[in-house]
Amino acid sequence: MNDSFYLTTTLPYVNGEPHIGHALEFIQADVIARYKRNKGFTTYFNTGTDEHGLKMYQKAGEENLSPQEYVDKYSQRFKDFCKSFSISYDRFIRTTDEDHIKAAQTFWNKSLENGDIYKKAYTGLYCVGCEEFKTEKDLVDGKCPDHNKEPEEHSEENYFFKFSRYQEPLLDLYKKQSDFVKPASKLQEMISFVGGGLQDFSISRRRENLPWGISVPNDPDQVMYVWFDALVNYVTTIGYGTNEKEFEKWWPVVQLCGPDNNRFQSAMWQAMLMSAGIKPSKHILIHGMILAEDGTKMSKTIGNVVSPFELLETYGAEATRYYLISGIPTFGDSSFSHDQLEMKYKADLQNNFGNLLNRVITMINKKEVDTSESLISESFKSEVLNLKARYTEHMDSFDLFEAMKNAQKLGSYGNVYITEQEPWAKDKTEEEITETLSGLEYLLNELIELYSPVLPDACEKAKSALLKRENIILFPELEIA
RNA sequence: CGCGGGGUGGAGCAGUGGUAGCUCGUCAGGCUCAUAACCUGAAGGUCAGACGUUCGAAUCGUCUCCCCGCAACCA
Repeated sequence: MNDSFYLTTTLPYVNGEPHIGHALEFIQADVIARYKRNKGFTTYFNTGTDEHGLKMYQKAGEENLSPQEYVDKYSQRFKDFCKSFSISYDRFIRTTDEDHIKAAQTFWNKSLENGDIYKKAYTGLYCVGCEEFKTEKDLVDGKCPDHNKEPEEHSEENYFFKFSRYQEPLLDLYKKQSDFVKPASKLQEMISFVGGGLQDFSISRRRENLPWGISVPNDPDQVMYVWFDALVNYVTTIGYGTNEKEFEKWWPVVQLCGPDNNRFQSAMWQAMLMSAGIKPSKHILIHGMILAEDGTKMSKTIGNVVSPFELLETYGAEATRYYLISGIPTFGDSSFSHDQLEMKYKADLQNNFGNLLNRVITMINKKEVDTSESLISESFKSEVLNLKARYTEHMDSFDLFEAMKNAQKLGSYGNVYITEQEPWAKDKTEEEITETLSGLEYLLNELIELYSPVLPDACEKAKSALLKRENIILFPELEIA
């Protein structure tokens, strides 16, 4: 039996601060990782930062930093984020890491040996000011908008990847594994994209144009184009090229990514893997896009972006985690809403869960009962286990949003049960009260388990409070300025 | 006709052929163990509009209107 589980996020490009979209992806991944660990899987959870490329080089210049200093600075911001939000990664990989650079070159060579990398002259419109090729779409009135200059026709030799060769194998992969990409609509997108025909794409740049990148093996004038190197991190991190045994243990991977990254992860990367003789990924999970409160896209230009660090300050890590998992559909777009966040916190965490915990602990203490699992009625127990099973089913298919609904239902069931049983009523016998409270204690322990991937901190406190029978305000009133 | 997503009670969302459902809010009642919490019940929707297919449509088809994304920062 294979009890290992390997999960990764996409590596964000470190040309700015972490934003809410990164938060969503990292937290989703963390919840899955914690869930799998709880279930007994040996889990490897990878995340990190993508740090090469021209943009990085230019941005560093703008801030008067060397490229390395620049990426160090922003990579650290992502690490800070992970720490603040309890992201339990096993490795935080940086594409500037030594082992990654080696692995990217090994991967390149493998693909080259397989005949999928070739050199070709590329002719295009080149803006001298930007020192980069422009496409028609980049231009305004035929001119580069940044330099107000017409780009020149320019030709250079670059390496290309034979993407076109993988059309059939990719379609085959999509056909054979209908849940390869989730949700199904995103798989459909790939089927029509790949089915429409594939063009080979350029995977290197001349070093003089792109000084910040990984060298192409045996060609000092060329560096790898950023994302070719970036994608390889998913195999680097588990020992590709350095530790085959370790690699075999973990591969294939379950990957999370944003909707705009579908092509890279589900098509190009899969073709690259085939080229290097590696099995495809296990799943590509595509989360939704978080929109601004008014339903439009968040954008730095408009200035309506929500910062996870602000949410941390206002609501704390656990409430934010809970909202991102339980308040918005796992695979669908949805607007960010402060009201919704506060509502979920209050209704689900303070009232449904925290209050239930507290009232049960109080009553156990007051009645001085000795609870025991053997006293619980079968019908009660099976109802609890039934809700747990539905939770598990959704978690196993990575639908965190649907899974959490069943945790909420379990809490409600506890609240209904306690009202129906009235353990405080004077005509209740000691046996009856003991049975009721044993059941509730059992339910709470299960509930804590279901919530623990999302609320690791609160659940640990809850567990200990229940064990020691100490009253506790698990979710205090939010102090909102 | 560029492509795609969407328009469901006050708000946010489920629901892809067979009596319209969930959370919040509102109203009424109950309970008192608890973080003014918890439980029960009620009101509230011609499922954007029109036509069509069907014994039967929110769900399928055609057309119309409206919102959003696909170009930039970016998950």
